[in-house]
Amino acid sequence: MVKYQSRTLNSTFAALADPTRRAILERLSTGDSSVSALAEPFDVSLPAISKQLRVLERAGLLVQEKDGRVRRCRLDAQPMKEAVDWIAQYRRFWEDQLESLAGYLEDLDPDDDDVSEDQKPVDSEGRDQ
Amino acid sequence: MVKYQSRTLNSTFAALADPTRRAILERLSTGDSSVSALAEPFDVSLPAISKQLRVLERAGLLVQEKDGRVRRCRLDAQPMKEAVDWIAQYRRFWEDQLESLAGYLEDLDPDDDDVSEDQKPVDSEGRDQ
DNA sequence: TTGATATTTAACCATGTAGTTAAATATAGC
DNA sequence: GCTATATTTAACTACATGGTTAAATATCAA
Repeated sequence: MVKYQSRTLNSTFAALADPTRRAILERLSTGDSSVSALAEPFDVSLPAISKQLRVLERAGLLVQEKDGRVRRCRLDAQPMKEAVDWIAQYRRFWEDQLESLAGYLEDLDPDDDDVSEDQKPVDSEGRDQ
Repeated sequence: MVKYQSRTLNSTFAALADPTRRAILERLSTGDSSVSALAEPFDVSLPAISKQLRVLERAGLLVQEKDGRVRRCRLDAQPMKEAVDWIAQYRRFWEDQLESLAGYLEDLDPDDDDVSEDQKPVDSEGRDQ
């Protein structure tokens, strides 16, 4: 019987699993924003966005500061660190796949692998919600 | 109206949001396994595990090969690459927090602080776990 | 005070998820 | 063919999620 770990990994990954929430985070990465400004690009009601923000807040990815009647939303990327660290333990597996391809092509020299694509940003893909 | 991106990010993050599924992946990182061997450490029924495996499979994180009546489960970490690359674009934000602490301690010079860390490769921590 | 603006809460609905037990399917081995 | 083993499918329950509209709350501004 396995005992479970991080509650924060659960909520972080769950928060990131929704494209609306990811878009909100991307928006916040360009600067703080009010709730209604955040909601504006989306074709859903304000309460729907309000709920999404609560999910992000519970995950610790978003902080709201009250400023008059406006709530200023700020990104907090800290929980992403734990998430990326968890995933990183699998890095060798996807790199191994590259290596086995590279190794096949260059007769398997395990020290000379090429990981340059790791710097390539990935978020340029298209739409298929 | 924002149009959404990667379906695979959705399913990858959703798959990783569950601790049972993360434990299954960790187990698979030590080697391939049958379904029943995967299920053994958990206090749930086999059909429950079967469903979790299907979620992992739909996310592309797991591949099943039929081998007689046994199904051999293998990790495929490839989708994690896209996930980690997505998160990595926020790396500077959690690093900035460390820096702002450092900056506070060294009298907060806003022009002289960061940039060098932006070149730091994303995969500096995981390499050879 | 009155009204407009920003945002949340409440009540509701549809769908998805995670579990259950029981039955079905496929295969191995006699 | 018969039986045990490995695994999935079916049918069901309970709860979470993401959306809606309508109403409530808080604050600004006249």
